[in-house]
Amino acid sequence: MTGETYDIFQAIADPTRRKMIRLLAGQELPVTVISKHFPISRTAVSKHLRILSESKLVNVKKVGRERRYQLQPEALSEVKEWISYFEPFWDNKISKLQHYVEKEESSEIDPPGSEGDPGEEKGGFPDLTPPD
Amino acid sequence: MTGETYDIFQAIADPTRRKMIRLLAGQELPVTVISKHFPISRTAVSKHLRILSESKLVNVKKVGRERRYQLQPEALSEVKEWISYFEPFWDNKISKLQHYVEKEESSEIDPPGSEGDPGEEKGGFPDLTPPD
DNA sequence: ATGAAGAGAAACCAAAAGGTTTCATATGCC
DNA sequence: GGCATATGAAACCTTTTGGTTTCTCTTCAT
Repeated sequence: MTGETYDIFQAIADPTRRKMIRLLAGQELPVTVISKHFPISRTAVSKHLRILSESKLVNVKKVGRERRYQLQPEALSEVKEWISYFEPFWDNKISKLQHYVEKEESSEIDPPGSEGDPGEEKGGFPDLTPPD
Repeated sequence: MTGETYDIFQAIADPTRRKMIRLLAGQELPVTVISKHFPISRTAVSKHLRILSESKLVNVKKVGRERRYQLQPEALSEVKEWISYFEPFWDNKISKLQHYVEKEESSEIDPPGSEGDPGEEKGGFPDLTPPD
């Protein structure tokens, strides 16, 4: 009843689907029109759209006999958040700014500059068993 | 001579690789140790690491007979930037803040709120042919 | 009502992905 | 030298993925 789901990281892994997402930014389009932009069959496009739909990246709206696909970019926040976990570990100046602007909680992350010489960790590694 | 490359979106599509990335955040580890954290063979881990390496997400440092793998999270900026293209289209409050904080150029994007009734675009769609 | 247009479902296929086991090579240690 | 450790390469296998063609179902227009 809940409907299928599809991992969003996998959803955006395919270049064709990324192009579709771009195409749908700001405009909602029916399948036939979308497929005009790609060198593959309409059916193939339809399957990609189903995957995007199952990953909550797009929304379908029935209008007459057509189905208008609409981007739901909020679904990307999962990816964005996943990435933001690593921002404290990189040196891009922008990311440092964001670190202060956008983070409320700075817990659970080893901030860079606090590594206790990673040279000799042979015996006991922190078994992070990370959430993802 | 340039070495193989691997699409970073595909690199992070695999859950096992995402866990590896998490594991390598803040610490550099050799293959054998990394493989202790996964229910797959060391060789399989090695192949994942090669993919991460080819997508510039990790760096290898030879130390004696071991290869220490080190995270290079900057590679994620490509993904981050790709996502940021869509932030003007969603309503998350944080993203709006970022829109001002992080963008130098706000060109080439239809800001949300400027849609001219998407109901009747039947004839001429802007052929975006987007960069990705 | 009848035919054309829009779209998903089914069945099928080739290639890519993720794993495994086995083999080869380099380095460390006595 | 000779053996154990660390790791990648090769060959191989199975499942997933992206695509196709064909078929069916709706809905619009005449």
